[in-house]
Amino acid sequence: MVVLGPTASGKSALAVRLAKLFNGEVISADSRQVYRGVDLGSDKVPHDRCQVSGFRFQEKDGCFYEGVRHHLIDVVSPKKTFTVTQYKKLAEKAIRDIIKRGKIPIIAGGTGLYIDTLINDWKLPRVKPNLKLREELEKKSAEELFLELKKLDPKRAVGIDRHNKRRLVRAIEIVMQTGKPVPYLSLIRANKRIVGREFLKIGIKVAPEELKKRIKKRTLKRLREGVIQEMEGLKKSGVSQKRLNDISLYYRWVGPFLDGEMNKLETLETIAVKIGQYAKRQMTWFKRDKSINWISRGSQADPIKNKDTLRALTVFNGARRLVEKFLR
RNA sequence: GCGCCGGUCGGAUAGCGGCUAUUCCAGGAGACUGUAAAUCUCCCGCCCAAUGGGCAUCGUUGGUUCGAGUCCAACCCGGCGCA
Repeated sequence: MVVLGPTASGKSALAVRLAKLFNGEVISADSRQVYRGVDLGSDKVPHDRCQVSGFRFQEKDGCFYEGVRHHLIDVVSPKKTFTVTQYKKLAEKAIRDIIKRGKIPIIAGGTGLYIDTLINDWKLPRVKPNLKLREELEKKSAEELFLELKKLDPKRAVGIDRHNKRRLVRAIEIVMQTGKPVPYLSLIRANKRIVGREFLKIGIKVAPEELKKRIKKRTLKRLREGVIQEMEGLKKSGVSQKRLNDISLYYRWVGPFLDGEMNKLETLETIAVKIGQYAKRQMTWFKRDKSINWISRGSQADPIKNKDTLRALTVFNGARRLVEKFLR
């Protein structure tokens, strides 16, 4: 099962609910919750007992929240960069393990790229990030990069966004390392290796105004719980401010407040706005996927109890059938 | 009451008398091939027979001028100073 939706839509709660209902375990699909110590900063579920092995990018037991095991949380230090490919590898492993134990894997998260890469088994080019090369290329203008790519890999240059330096750099990085053009990705392919069966995708949809309200409320909560202190702690442990800014919108937008440029209210509002914009980008990604079963959430806290959503019933009947198939 | 400064898009801001009124934020739509809470694109006064075209608009009213957001006058509103 896959539970997705914008931030603050209630994915985590639903995932736990489903896990209890169907004897499942949760696999987080969140690019920020993988970092140790970034708890409030990534709106991580309050987890106790996180068992992390000594290996980088390896986890043993996962984390527990309300007695449900969660995977792909706290798997790496925030000092390290973590990427989709690493995510895919670890998540695949977790899924296999869960199934082996006769349980249901429930993928829950808001990072659309991670979810799609995992469940469609996208074969991304096996070229590791080359930080030095990237730093060099970053110095050039988008136009220069585009011309360079055009020379190295004319085919890739055709469809690429010529203003997007990050993509241009990556494309150049691939050709330079493989000497071959960037392979064309066949987009829709079921992941036979992991499961070889269908995924039930459940999306939580929240009315824009309602979502904004929820985000603001949660932002206030995080500030009160001490995101700032959490950030300062990470800084003391050696994570650079630049890195922290990149990891969490909370960390980034608390800066002007600490510098005395913003008061508390302005800070709260700014962060809520930035997270709201992020939520919209998430929805832009999800909207393309027509196979998602959307359930809309009203103001009720628990979508399962929301008898208003006939849709939900259909979806959950589907879920039940899927579970039965798994158990057979 | 007097003096000074100012009034330009939802907010902030630029705008030597001339060509398409600038930029930032907010808002909307979208892209996404190992950084994805990232990165990038387009729209954002009104209307239409919409790869284009029409009509507005810079507090208000008048004036100067071939031509005014820009100059002048009066008035309205806001800020500061003096009473």
